[in-house]
Amino acid sequence: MGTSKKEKFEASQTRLADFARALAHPARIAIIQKLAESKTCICGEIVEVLPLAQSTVSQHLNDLKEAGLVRGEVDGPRSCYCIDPERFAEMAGLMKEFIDAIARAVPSKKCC
Amino acid sequence: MGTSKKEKFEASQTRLADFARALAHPARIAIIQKLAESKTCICGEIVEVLPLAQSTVSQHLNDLKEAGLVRGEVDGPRSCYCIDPERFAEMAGLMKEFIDAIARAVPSKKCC
DNA sequence: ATCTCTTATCGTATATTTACGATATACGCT
DNA sequence: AGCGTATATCGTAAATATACGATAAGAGAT
Repeated sequence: MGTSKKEKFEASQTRLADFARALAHPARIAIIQKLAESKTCICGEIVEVLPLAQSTVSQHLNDLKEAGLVRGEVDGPRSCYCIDPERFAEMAGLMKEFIDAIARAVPSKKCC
Repeated sequence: MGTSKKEKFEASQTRLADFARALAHPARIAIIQKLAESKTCICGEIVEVLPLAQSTVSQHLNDLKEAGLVRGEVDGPRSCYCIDPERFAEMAGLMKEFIDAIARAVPSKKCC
């Protein structure tokens, strides 16, 4: 049916998957990097550095906002986006926890 | 349109995004965890622990295989899947590098 | 050779994602 | 008030993802 059955999984799995989903496009990776690297809170320069139309970038920004990784103050002619430190830290924690747990378990067994 | 313009981005961004894509579904998270936790190389038990049809699980396994995170030896009646340690380590490295770089840059500025 | 069990693949339906152009909105300036 | 600039939203098109049932394929057992 194509209807994602995310409800049927553990909350932590769904949460991590949602964060991973937010990172699952190079444009969104690039946006986060750009937001982090710029000393001042960035506004409209994101569109210029990406090979995408303005409306598409706006959509990616919205995806990141919905995932919680980015906050945006729409302030008339110049919006102000920045990374949400708490949410990003939450994502980072979940991701590292997941990665480390797998890495800890895996090397013991070389099967195939 | 709708054609993803991934070619226009930096290779490292695309690579990380592709790995993130592989983790962007709770079923695939669950599969990786199950593969790591099982002492012996797992075969058909994955389908049983997931709330999905067998064909759907097979598809998710294939997604993970295409991302490189999982290797599979199809061995007649009982296939054998396991995590590819090198590729997983590569993913882990890229992801942590990305996360740490952002985390290092962000806390200095509280804007919005 | 046939049967059984496991897994892959095919066909299909629906939802979501990605992308763009066009338009709307909202504020700052003159 | 009207203009210009920046951003969001709408409408739309095409590609991809998600999911299932049905069927095929492959190896071991009888």
